[in-house]
Amino acid sequence: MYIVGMNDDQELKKGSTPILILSVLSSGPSHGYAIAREIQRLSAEALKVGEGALYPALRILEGAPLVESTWEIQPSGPSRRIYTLTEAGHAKLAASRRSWQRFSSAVNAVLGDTSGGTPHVQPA
Amino acid sequence: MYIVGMNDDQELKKGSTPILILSVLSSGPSHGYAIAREIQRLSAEALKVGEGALYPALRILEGAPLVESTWEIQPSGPSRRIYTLTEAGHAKLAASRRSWQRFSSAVNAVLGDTSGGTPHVQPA
DNA sequence: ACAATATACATCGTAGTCTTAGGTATATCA
DNA sequence: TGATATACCTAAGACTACGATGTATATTGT
Repeated sequence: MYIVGMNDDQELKKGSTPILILSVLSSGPSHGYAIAREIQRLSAEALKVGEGALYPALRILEGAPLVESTWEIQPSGPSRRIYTLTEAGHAKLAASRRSWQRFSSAVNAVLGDTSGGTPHVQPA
Repeated sequence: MYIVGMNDDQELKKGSTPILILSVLSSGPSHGYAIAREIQRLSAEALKVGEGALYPALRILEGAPLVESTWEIQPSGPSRRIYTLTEAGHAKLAASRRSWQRFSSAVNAVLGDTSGGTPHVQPA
């Protein structure tokens, strides 16, 4: 029922999960639990992808197929499913970065911020 | 079912509707239809709030109550419901701007963009 | 030995949000 | 008369996230 009065950190993050996952994987293969921790770390704890969003998203990404996975038994500790970006995944990440820049610039424009999101050329 | 392969302009915009509406209304009272057009205009057609999202959002904002409305009969054309920001709406907008900056900076950080969202001081 | 914590996977129910499509009505223009 | 623009509103369906729960392994503390 919308809940405007809530902390909108949670509202705003909707739809960002796939691009965050793909971006972490662009640094190299990883597994679900580590991906979630890396997103938290890189964002200085500002973003947190819960497991109820993470694992479904990974399965959809694998069906796309933007990532591939292998099940790896560890010598110590629970087994892991290691995800690797496919070529399509790399392409999708590049496109999603552009979408994000367009989107954030557009929101900044409506909010009255003329600096325009992610500047590629620094003004004098 | 998630649909990662889709145009993610649509995925990313989720959750941003209330802040966009509040921001437009901070320039002065307006009505639903005009608010939607203004969001499109300010974003250079990058953002479009459909009526099926707009009117429910306005009703929730009014229930908060972050906006107030009056029904105004026009001398020509259909009547309009004019929305005005309340004091709570102004405060909420300020808080939402800060949330948006934190969120966009965090996403940029995960995406490997070190410029950090909305710079307030331009580098030399 | 037992409990607590951390790692690591996965699924379900619930709730919230958007899109698409439809409906009502007024006014202008061809 | 019909098309277009304005202006409101709602409903059905799809999508996404959150919180809780469950399984299992290994380490650490008491």
